[in-house]
Amino acid sequence: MKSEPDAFSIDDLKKVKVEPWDGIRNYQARNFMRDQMQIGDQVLFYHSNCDEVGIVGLMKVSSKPYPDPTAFDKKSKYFDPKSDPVNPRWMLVDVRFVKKLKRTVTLSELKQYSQLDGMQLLKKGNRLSIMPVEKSHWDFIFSIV
DNA sequence: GCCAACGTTGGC
DNA sequence: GCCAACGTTGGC
Repeated sequence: MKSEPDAFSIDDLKKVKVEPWDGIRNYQARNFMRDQMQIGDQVLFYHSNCDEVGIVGLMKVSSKPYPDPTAFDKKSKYFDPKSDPVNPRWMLVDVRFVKKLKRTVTLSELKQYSQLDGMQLLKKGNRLSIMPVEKSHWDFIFSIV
């Protein structure tokens, strides 16, 4: 799961411990939260759009999917008048801090490993902020960190 | 700040 | 249903 550290970083998550992953307004990303994630699933935290782009931490899914409250909040920048509380358009999960990695595994480093060929994060033009990680890729990342 | 890639919107 | 226009993402 990606976040811009200026908006919400791994250090912010460490402080608050649990965070609703709100503001996702992309259907594919929503579908992963709504249809795939289970409580306890482990998640990589990725910093995007910053000086040191890459994987910075580990967290866990800590809630079932539920409607994103910011979609109903007129004062929120994520307000979506098309999301109806009776039939909510946007769903999210809570995530819980597990740990910060000893070092950032940068995007440029990730691109150098043939073991990670085909990883969705590394595909050209990838703009998804939430995506699945294959077990082999996951295991490799933790073998080098 | 630039720009490629992608998603969404809306006219037809 | 097509597609141009537009907005956003995100690396560099």
